[in-house]
Amino acid sequence: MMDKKFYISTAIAYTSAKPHIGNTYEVVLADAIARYKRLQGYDVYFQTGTDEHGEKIEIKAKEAGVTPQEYVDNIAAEIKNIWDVMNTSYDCFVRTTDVNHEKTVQEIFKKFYEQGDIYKGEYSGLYCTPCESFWTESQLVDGKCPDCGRDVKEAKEEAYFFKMSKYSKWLEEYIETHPGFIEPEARKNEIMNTFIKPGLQDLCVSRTSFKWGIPVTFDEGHVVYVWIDALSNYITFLGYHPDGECGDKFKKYWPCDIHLIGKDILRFHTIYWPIMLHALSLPLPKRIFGHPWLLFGNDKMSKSKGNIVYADDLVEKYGVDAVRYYLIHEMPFASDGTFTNELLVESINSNLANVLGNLVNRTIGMINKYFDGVVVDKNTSEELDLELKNLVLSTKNIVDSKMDDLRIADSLDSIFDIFRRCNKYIDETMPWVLAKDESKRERLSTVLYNLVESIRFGTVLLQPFMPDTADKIFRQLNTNKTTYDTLDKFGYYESCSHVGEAQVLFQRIEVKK
RNA sequence: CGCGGGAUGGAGCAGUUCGGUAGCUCGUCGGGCUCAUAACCCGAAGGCCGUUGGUUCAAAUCCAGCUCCCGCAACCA
Repeated sequence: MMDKKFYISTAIAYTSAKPHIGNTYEVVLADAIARYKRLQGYDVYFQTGTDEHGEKIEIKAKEAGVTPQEYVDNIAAEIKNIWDVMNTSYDCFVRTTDVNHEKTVQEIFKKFYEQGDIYKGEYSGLYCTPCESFWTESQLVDGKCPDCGRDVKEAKEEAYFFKMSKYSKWLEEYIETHPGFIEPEARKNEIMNTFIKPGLQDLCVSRTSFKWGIPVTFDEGHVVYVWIDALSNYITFLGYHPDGECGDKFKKYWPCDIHLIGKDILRFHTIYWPIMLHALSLPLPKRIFGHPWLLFGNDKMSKSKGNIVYADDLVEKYGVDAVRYYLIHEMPFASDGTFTNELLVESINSNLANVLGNLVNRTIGMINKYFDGVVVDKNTSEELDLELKNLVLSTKNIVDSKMDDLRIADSLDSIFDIFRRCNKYIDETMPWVLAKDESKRERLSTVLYNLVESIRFGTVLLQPFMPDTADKIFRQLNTNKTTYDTLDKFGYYESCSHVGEAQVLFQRIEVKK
């Protein structure tokens, strides 16, 4: 058990605005993975948090008439609240304005400088004076500033640069010799062909045009520019120090097992981050998974389109597990997922209310009706039962393997196959017919036992995805056999248990057309 | 010729690596059942798998061209 550690991280959310449902997807996905690993017995460390520096925040704070610190305190609290509303089980919620983080980033920056990875140069770009912002060619709208629409001009600014070019070859070779390091594979190809193979440009790592950042210790006026600050969170909060003793968490959990990030920032995590780690002589994370996006219909969610959906609003309306289920289930492995209210309602009604909720309800109902709530396995096994049991018993391995491949949506589907199979089993065995024949009492009892035990199997596996629902089901079944190691054979559910009252797990939502 | 991804019955997707009866969830229609949240179970209709051409006994799957959609294009989180 000692070496079964598992470190998973999400990207840290930028504290410029409240995150929408698409941003929230990431932490829910990470949570499902983290909980699943815990279920399997891993010593899991799950880190998430907020990225709180930068010019954008400085501006937003000014607009709001508060200090940058007040501004990020506010948004960070809001983000943390949403993560909590989503019932995510992170072990550490980090904030880049944390003093220890800032101090370590300064140490790292200095080390890079001292060993010659960072040099002083000039950053030149297209600058909009009224907006005080640099833009790239591709960001411009009709050659003008995308924010205010005015002309931009060439401008220069003193800045420090990281010699990415120096490590270009090394990185290319590393990625090529480590299949699975970047996933999905299509993304890896994109990164390789677009950025690495043509040769890396040096990265601008400091700025003087704004103040809201971690100061560079040896050059007043410079603040550390985004990536060295933000990416370092994965190690600074574990107690890493470039010189001197590292904390226990670092020794135990690094390297990270999975960095879960949005596909949009894959570039930074698969190029700059590995190079930074390499320059620090640290081992690289094992996997970097760039997950797809959740689109609203066919559109990217954005403020300008006015189609932003927030997770906490949905939770209030439909309940946390319904939203968790939807986020996890509707998102394919590599291509973007779709969010619409219609699909959400359909998913709740069909999978949650009909398949799962109703199954638990009718099973508990029959046990109460026919046996006053007491379930007993009479071992009157029939050919028919085998198919059910085989499916139930094989599901753990299927889900394990899908989870390893990060096919999270498919994992959920496999679990629901159990519940679907149970519904079919009820029709096959027709308990209500057995109930009318006194000589079939034992058979009826066995059938109901098989159902309860099958539901228990499915529910054990369901815990990482829908923890509250799983608890509710366990309570109704009245069992404490909820661990992973109770899935190795059929029959852990205690005979003679007394089930609770049948309760509705998910209310159907009536659609008005 | 910048790079990459996608185009599969009404909807959302899988299948394409290693060619060989086109599958899943939902919806529609018909039937069954009644323990249950008008839920559950069975069956049916519905697709020339974007388009053109090629390879092959055989292509959604391999090759080439074309059309449309999307992402990325370097310091923007």
